[in-house]
Amino acid sequence: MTLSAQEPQKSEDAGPFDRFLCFAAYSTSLAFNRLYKSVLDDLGLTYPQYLVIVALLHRDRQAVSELGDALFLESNTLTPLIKRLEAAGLVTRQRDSADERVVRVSLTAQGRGLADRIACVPTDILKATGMSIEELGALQQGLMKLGDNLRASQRD
Amino acid sequence: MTLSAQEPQKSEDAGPFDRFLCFAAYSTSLAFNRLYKSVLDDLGLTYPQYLVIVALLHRDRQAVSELGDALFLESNTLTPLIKRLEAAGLVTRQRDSADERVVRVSLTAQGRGLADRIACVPTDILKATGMSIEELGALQQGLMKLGDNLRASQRD
DNA sequence: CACGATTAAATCGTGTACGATTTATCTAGG
DNA sequence: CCTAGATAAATCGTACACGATTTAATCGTG
Repeated sequence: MTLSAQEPQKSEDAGPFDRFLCFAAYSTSLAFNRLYKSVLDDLGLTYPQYLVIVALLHRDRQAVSELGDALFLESNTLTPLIKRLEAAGLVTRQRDSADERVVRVSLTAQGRGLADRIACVPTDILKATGMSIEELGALQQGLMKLGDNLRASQRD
Repeated sequence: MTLSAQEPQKSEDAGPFDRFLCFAAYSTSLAFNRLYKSVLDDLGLTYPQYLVIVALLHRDRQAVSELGDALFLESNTLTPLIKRLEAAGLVTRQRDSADERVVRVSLTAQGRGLADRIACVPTDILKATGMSIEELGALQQGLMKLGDNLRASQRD
């Protein structure tokens, strides 16, 4: 490997990780995260916070565990994240009266107001990928299948 | 979407994120991370620490910035990570005498001793993917290209 | 030689992630 | 009805990840 500190590497010279799909997933996820950060900064959201808002726009009053199933996260990550959304005035949290163990998360008017500004986010990201819809679709299919398999193998 | 809290969702019913490649990358990266955690726990390494060790096994005495180019990370992330590796006795850090700004990271004998145990890690992971080499290769190609594009769009 | 600009690490603050544990609530079997 | 187990959130400690800043060393140009 002949990495130069000045010129960031390209795939053609990707160092000792060429063989590792895992590294590809890892570094692409980092790149997405950084890109989202620049797009979402205007909204004052992080990427996981954005995902929670999108989930609630799709269906409101979800339990923490339901959000966790959708995002593949658990309460140890979600609870503080949701509390920050609450502090920002975007959601409210309240115990379910039918089952006091459950905390349901609802969008405030202000939170629902993000819908329009959120709508254009995927388009912005799409441009940055520089790839065709077909390529992206194939990648997504493969990744979802891979993710499912990894999570399944984790469980046993 | 009809998510049940009891049964984790599959791709066929992936909630409101079906359309989002970014979410696929994000959640697959999380799944990889969790899987690696269970494999690497025996070695006492995290996944990013493992990547640093692999990079140093490939070429020793790399500068922090060179490791950063290989891993797409910067000193704010790498410095504390490398200090933890140093505290674990796996690497040493020393200023480059030719350029005192540069810190070079070297494997200790103990660090190099991980090579054998690290060698079998990719095989373990491969099994968990449940996918063919061809599929994985295609995914990796696509992801590296995507990652390159995202990083390029980030720079301007 | 000087000195402003650049570069390499380090530092700091915030926000995920996650294993492990804790607390509160609910449910079933006796 | 009452308690053992299960379940949902929350809490705690550790480790990334990153924007912004700081410190120290080097370089470039006059």
